[in-house]
Amino acid sequence: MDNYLNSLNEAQKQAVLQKDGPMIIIAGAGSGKTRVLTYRIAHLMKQGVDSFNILSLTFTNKAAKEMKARIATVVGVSEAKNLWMGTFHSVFARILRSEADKLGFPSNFTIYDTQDSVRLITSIIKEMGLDKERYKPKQILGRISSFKNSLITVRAYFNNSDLQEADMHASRPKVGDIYKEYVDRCFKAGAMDFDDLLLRTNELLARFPDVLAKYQDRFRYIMVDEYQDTNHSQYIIVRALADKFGNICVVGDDSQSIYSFRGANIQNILNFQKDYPDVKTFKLEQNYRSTSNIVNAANSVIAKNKTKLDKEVWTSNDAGDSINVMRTISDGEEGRFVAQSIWENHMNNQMQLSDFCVLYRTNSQSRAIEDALRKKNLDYKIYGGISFYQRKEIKDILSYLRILINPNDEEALKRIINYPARGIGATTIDKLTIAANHYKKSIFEIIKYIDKIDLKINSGTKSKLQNFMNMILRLQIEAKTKNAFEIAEVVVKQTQLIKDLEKDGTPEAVSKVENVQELLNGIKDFITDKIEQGEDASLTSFLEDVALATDFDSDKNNDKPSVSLMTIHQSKGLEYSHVYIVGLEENLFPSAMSMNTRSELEEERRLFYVALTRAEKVAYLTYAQTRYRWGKLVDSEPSRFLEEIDDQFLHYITPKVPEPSVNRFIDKSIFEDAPKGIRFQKPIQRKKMERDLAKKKEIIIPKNLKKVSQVSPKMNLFDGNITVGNIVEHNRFGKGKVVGLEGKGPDKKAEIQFATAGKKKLLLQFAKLKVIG
DNA sequence: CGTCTCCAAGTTTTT
DNA sequence: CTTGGAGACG
Repeated sequence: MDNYLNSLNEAQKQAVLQKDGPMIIIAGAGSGKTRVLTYRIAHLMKQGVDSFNILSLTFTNKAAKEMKARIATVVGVSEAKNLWMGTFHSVFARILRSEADKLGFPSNFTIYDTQDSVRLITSIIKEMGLDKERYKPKQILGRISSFKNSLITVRAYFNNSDLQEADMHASRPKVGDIYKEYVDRCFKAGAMDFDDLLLRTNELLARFPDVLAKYQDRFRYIMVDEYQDTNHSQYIIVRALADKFGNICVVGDDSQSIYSFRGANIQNILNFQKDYPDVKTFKLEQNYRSTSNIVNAANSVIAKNKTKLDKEVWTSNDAGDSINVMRTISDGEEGRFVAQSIWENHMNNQMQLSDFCVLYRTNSQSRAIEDALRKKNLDYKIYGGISFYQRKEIKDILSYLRILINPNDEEALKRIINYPARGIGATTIDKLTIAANHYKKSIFEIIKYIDKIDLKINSGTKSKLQNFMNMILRLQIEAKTKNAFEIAEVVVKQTQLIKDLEKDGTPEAVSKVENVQELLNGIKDFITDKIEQGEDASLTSFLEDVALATDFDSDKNNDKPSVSLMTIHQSKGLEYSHVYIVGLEENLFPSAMSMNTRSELEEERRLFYVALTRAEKVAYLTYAQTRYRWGKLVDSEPSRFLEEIDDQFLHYITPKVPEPSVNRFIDKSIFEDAPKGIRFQKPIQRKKMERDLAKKKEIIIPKNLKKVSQVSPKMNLFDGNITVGNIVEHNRFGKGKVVGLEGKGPDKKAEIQFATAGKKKLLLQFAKLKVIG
């Protein structure tokens, strides 16, 4: 019965046996953290703690699912059932649904994904008449997101002169106004974005003591995995919930904190011991996963970081192979090397394809690897990137489903109100939006009352709007009696979305139709699954699943063994026998965006640490000397992280020092004491018109010339040599005769009678006219 | 209002 | 190289 304890080392066992009070488990990479968490929960239950009273927060839903399954093998399936396990977002979304009315939200509120949020902010910026170059929607969203993650509400923002000053200083004085409007619009739409799921939970717990008391009483034992990657908002939730019983167990590794860009605060784990003075600390330092070469190499790199907790990861495993370092000429060759190496290891060493993983810093790097693997006929599975549910055809259908659940969902409505085209254009939508803002109603509500308010919409369009509304209302009624799969099927049929695509016949359209089919199958699977588990199989539940799904969650285990490709961020918590870390180049890894401050660079280093410690037996580090970026070939320098690994652990497949680079004459160090804040100047951009002209006419404009001083007469630039009576040829309109000229210089126009296209006035500077007679 | 074409911008990382 | 947005045209 207690035999699971025997499989643990002393430190692990102590952590499992510690039942009450605050505790922190500092778990080095590969130290059996999941196993400790699993057994600790199982052990709590064995000691009589009701599974109903345990809350366990994990980093991905997949981790939760797996852990639950493992616990079930110890305590039994029915016992494990009541455990609350999941990501912060999914657990608190569930709680918010049952308490939503207190916050003025419908219980079936929509969860906006990033795309929805960006679109909403874009339209707000447009409506406010702001310049979208100055107010870049993505950046504004990022700023709002960081406010929310720090629990800075709109009101708090306007009470905080420092924040407002910072935005003034950045020449974006309207950030607060956008923030306010964004929050209002989400509220009106009955929608929460990802950050709201945490922020609103905090609001709920802060404003309603009885609710707080209820959940405090329920969650008597709380566990938080990957604690190093929690943000302030999450931190406060956990503190509040654990305040009554104080049975809080956090697990993490400060060396693996890699999510600061989304608000993760490494101080949460560094300060835990201060937050709870009577904390018990457990350190899991023995690594069971990797060879000692890998462990020691990783240690030698992470040692360069200053901010960290005191711990020492070690292993009793064999030294194993050295870490291989490979330099290639190009990213294409890098891909081919990886594919070749995987193929050889697969054939010669009897390795399964699932033993291999390729890790990269950015999603875009996957392409070169994919191409190479495909050529070698090696099966691979790529995680992340643009997820299935983000594809246009899928999102459109999901938008219909979202509208059925919550007709106020503004972003979903805007996507589908005119898709497929039903004659409701941008002008109409603008009018509706203005009215909706004015009356503080949703667009759907406005359509309901379209006859009662004068919006200067003509009667034809009005009836189109009403037809649309009636279709939605009919579908809503159907949705009451049908399950999620059936209603999705009806939606697909009624809207004729597939028909349009099928008619199209292009390969893209065919694949879209397949995707829609796959979506339907997915819904079916979801329902069957949920019903089997006796869980919520509603459409709301499905949509929530989709919104909060990570790529791993949808992972189907019936796939054949294949090589895994993913970003390093996604590899957290995973392990593979053979790991290839590619693109070890300056400005790529570490990323060019993350080299400005020491803390950013330390995070990149932790990222590298995470990558390397995924490997059990063999690791390859590769870098290319040139790489395609935005379709352009760029030179690269090897990453500093290669330098930082102690040489004794490395094996250079290619010689360490490459051929001298083009920059060998420049001593880089002379720039190193340049004062901070001074950036190297960007190349001066020519004025847009000049560039366009240059492109069109294929003229190379010397950089130091502001204006075109000389123009070849053949080019017909500006006035060229066109006179009335000339026969000219236009790219699109064909041949014609010049019947008149007007204006001067760049404004000079020619009136031309075309043979087929009729009479036109064209600006000579833009019309590509060829004089042919 | 819909469609087509051309252009600009973007790639860190994700719930 | 890819994607979304803007603008021209019908």
